[in-house]
Amino acid sequence: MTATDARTARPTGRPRPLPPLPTQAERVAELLRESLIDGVYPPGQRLSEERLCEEFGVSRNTLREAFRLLVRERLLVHQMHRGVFVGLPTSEDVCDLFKARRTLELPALRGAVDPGPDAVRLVGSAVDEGEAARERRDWWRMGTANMRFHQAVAELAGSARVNEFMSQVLAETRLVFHVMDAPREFHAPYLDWNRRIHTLLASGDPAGAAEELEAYLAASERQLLTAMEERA
Amino acid sequence: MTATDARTARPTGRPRPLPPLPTQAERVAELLRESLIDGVYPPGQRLSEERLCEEFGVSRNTLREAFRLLVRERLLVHQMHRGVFVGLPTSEDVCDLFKARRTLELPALRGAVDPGPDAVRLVGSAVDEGEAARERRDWWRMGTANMRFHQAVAELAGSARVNEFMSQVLAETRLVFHVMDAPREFHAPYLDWNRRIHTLLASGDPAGAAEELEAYLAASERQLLTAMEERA
DNA sequence: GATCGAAGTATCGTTCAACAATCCAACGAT
DNA sequence: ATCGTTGGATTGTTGAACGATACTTCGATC
Repeated sequence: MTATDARTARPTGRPRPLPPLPTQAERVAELLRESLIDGVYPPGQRLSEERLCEEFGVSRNTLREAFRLLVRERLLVHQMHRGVFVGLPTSEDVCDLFKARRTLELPALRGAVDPGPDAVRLVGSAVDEGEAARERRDWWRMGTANMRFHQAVAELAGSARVNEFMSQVLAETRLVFHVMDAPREFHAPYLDWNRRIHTLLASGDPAGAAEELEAYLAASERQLLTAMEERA
Repeated sequence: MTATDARTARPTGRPRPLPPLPTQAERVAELLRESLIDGVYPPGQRLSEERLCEEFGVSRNTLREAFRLLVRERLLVHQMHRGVFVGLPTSEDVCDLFKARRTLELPALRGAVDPGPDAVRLVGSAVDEGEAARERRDWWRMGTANMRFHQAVAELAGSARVNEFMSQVLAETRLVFHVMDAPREFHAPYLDWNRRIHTLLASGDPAGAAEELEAYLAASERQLLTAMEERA
């Protein structure tokens, strides 16, 4: 390993600015969460308490409170006396994640016989944003938009708790992309599927939309699984 | 208030024995979780750090790590500089919880066209246990069995993540019972419904089972809501 | 040369004590 | 009765300390 790995060696002086959230622990958790989703820390890597304390400018106790939150969200895993590591999803995890997504997204779509118009609009705007980002070749924004699309689908169920669970599932799914080191344009082909799903939904055909989504999920899962097995 | 409220005043000397779990914080969280589900602490009550530190025989930092976990599970709520309080679900929370349960339980049941036989057996054993407890008038065990029944239904989906989410939702639902101070035999009438659902499921009619469960959830939700509004 | 075992080191797990920030209740002035 | 003010209590956060555990390094033995 070279002297300065851009990821592991970040003793670069001043603490990062923390977003304005209630407590320090939550601020740190939020910042770490974003970094994990963005792939700043590669899956499987150990996160040193000492280093991150300095990086965020908080004490060990506070950092550990943040760790607890992210461990519960499965973005980090905790090993006794060894520390916390970035989650390293396996093929089994991928299967489980997609099972969860099917239970959440498909019924939400099927049950949207009389959805609130703003809920559907939220789905549509995610599709629009994705397509706009694709034209700009802004792959990062495109990935985010795709995530927002599925989040909006789950929100058709109208339950805050389901929304939160869905967002956790999606965050963990992002870890999978980093495991297989997917190119940023990975999601591009799926945008057309999103468009189709939204069109069916908006035209009052939730069953058809669900059918499309089912095919989408099957294809996406298969692609992820094969990509992961190639890498192993 | 009398001199010794069995709930609020528990400065009774020695720390409680802690179950054998990986870390202290998780042990404390597990113990607290059980206490909350059992209604040891009434909803809305503030949990003093100082007192619980002594009760569990751990330091404030460790206790706070446990708090974070339970706050994320919505069993506790956290108010800045005021402390943590036992969750106090509102009518809206009840609606949300039942929306979540519909999203989880109904598709799990409907999708159980070819369920693993052990998964179905788990549902059945929960029904048996509930009925046995009812005959014994063991209301506490009956409530637990009812919870296990719905957990087993959700497990038909076959996703560990869904299972965990479901168990959180059920734990929070238990808080609702304590809010309305439901009598322990509250669940008794629902056992017959459980039996019916399991019979339909075992006889290869998941759609019928789902229909029954839908009626069950509607009835249960309505009863809870009216009971809560009476109390307010 | 490989395997196994034994110090040594680094890191985590947990506690403790301290201080600042904030809330709350009691009090007094208008 | 309403509104500041004040003082006490509790939380938020830090820093240091020490035992416990895992990893590493280094020999010793086969």
